[in-house]
Amino acid sequence: MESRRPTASPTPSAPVGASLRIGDVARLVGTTPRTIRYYEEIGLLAEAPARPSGQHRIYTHSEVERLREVMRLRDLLGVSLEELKTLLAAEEARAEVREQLRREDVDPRRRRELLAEALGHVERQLELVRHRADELAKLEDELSETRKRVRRKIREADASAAGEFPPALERTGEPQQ
Amino acid sequence: MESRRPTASPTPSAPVGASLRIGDVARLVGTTPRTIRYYEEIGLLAEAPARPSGQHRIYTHSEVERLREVMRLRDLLGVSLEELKTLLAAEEARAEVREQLRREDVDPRRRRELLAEALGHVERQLELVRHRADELAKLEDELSETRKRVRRKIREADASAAGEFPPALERTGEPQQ
DNA sequence: AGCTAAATTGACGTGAACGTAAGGATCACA
DNA sequence: TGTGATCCTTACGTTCACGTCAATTTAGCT
Repeated sequence: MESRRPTASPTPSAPVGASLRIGDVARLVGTTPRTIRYYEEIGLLAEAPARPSGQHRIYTHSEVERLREVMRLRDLLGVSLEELKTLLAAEEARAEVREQLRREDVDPRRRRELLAEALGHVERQLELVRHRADELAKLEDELSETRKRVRRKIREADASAAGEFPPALERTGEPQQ
Repeated sequence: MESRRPTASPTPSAPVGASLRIGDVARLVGTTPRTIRYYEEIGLLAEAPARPSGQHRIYTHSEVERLREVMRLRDLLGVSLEELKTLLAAEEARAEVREQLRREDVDPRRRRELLAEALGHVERQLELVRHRADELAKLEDELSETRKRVRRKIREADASAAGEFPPALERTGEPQQ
């Protein structure tokens, strides 16, 4: 009914768990193949490397994670995909830095440059996130306040009602979790 | 250059500060007349009452506040204007409740109903806001962590550089705010 | 080799949230 | 009473972020 796939290990020597196709990835992260292709199209996701155009795209788990992060930021930051792309330059820079760190043969000045650049990106992103987080926190407080007031009024209404006639079917004093 | 408007008080008996036109409102809240008309069109904003269609829209400061709130929620909640409309039913309900409170001749059971309804709306909104606030807080923490790590690496890089040759033009130990 | 599910590119379609242009009416002031 | 700025409605245009359809190919099984 729904089989016919490299069930577990096609060749046990392959990098464990590789061989995800676009449909699998879409299901994993909760989106559609079209969206993934679109993100690749506009440069939000790197195109699968060394794929003889026309062949199926193959994804690794780290690419799935990247996509997850992209979607998370998309949902939380409320910026356009274009802005998001520039924001994500941070991650790319940091990835490059990590790359450079592994091979230790890098010019220290160049390395510092990369690090400083990465720091700038992270800070811009942080600023944006902080601002939104603050605003949301304010809103949350206001709503809590409102809720408190409404609840109090309900209690008052119930109390005065109980004074006029004894509590019948309407139970007084709700769950109060 | 930019005069020709009821500068301060057309008739000192009028409700203070009324007589805002759509362009004024737009400037005040930082949007365009088109957007305001659009919001009225889709029912996000009530249409100016008793306006002989074809006449200019007139706004009061409370309507400006309402618009501010709408835009704030639009920016913060990340929901469609349609969803936002239903969310704002809360405010309308609460407004109705306040209305009913002023005239005290309301059936207490009806009043309780209204209050309960308002509470429900506020709680749904609060839930939504809390969830987003939490997610954003997580993201903020992660970014702070990242920044810390990057900064440490920069310090390390600077230190090792200082060890190899004495600090020249590059100043060590940045502002550190 | 053959079958079928899923993938490929290309193109056009769509809903949301406005922008923009046209032609005319209104408003505050002189 | 005129005049220029602003506003009115109507309607078509636009951008973003995908959806959908079609005609082919590819991949995994048997």
